[in-house]
Amino acid sequence: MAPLGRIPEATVARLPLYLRGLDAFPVGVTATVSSDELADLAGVNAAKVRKDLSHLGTYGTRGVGYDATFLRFQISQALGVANVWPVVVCGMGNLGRALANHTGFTDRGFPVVAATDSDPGKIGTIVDGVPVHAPGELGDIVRRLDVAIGVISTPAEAAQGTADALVAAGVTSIMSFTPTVLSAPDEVEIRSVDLATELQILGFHLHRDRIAGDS
Amino acid sequence: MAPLGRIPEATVARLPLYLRGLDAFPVGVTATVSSDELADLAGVNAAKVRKDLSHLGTYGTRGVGYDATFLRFQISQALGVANVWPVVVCGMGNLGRALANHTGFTDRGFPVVAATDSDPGKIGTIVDGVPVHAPGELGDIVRRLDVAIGVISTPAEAAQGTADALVAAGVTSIMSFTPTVLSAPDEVEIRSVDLATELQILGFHLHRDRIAGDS
DNA sequence: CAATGTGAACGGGTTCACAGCC
DNA sequence: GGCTGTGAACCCGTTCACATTG
Repeated sequence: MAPLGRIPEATVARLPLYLRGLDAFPVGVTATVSSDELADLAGVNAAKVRKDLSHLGTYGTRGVGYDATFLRFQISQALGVANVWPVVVCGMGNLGRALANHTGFTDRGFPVVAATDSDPGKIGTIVDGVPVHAPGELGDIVRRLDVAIGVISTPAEAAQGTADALVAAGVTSIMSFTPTVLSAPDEVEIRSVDLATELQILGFHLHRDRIAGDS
Repeated sequence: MAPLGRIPEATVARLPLYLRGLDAFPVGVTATVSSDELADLAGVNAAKVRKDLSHLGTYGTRGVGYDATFLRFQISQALGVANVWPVVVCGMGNLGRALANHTGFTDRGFPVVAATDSDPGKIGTIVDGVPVHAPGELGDIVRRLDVAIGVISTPAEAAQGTADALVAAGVTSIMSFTPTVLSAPDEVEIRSVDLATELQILGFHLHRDRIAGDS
């Protein structure tokens, strides 16, 4: 009944989890998944699974469940998994190198096609199959290789400049690992992952528990 | 008026950002920050800043703002930043090594005191100052070094087993980078960062825009 | 006056619970 | 009987707007 309305953000963020969960079902074999099973597989609850899937369309069968293969197809479709989005990694320090090398990226349609670094010793080399260029070439690289996503793993000081260069080159999707606030036009989507902040949140709960434990 | 009630999760997640923003103010110098300024510095809006800070207490002065130094102290206090929580990194592949080496961790009170890896060639070595042990020694390490947080950067297949070992050793805070659902007792807090999922969310929006652009 | 602190309105997302359908 | 699909209730977080206070 609702083939494609607007899909809520919270749902979008979970669709990849469902897709991952469906990997438990071999391709080519007809199998049925219930919202309960899929919930376990994805680490959420069944009500959420049903609500989320209802935003894509009515693909289940009452009293039975969902056809695993068909469901995988529909979710892939909604997410646009068939597309390939080339990625450039900016900043080839420890983290950048790990990211450039991350098999999970290429496997899922996000090939790392180039990298940049300001270290003259790295420029011109090929690290794990990824050519490293000077930061100044970013614009060129983006246009030439049709880069869709920029990953920022530079030192904090260089982050905003890198973001500016990416935006100037036409990149509208950025994933940042620096502990800084990046400013960019509204049409640019920025996802920020700050590892130290994540640890601090864990630390807060440890702190709380320690205090609470003193009773 | 509200010295310490329960601090909402959403607020806790932003406190580290405020702390980061306050770094713009030199220590030892008396300065005033308004909710507006702090909002810019942290990348949120002013209303949120005021609501959030009101959960810690009434530390501002109407018509003036907040004393930067005092505010920093209070937020640090609430987050328990003074504590040091030793970290063990499980899985010293590319990502693990980058994490073990991440200066942002030690700097903020999360020293990486040990690592584990199943590769016999790595066991017994010291990588960037971090001693690498066999996975079987996890329990020992945790007890001996008083580890509070476990980081899981193993291959996906080993993730659940590693989580089990951490839990068995008494670790109650886990940060995982594997694309898997980890099960653990309720009292264990797990924060999961799946890089490929993050990219897929960016990919969804690119996909959407591409379709929308066809008008 | 300027900027905080906070009730009240608002909105998105989650959960409930059950009607509908196989 | 079993499981989906979904309105309604609920909860949490965000935003608004203004009374309050140095």
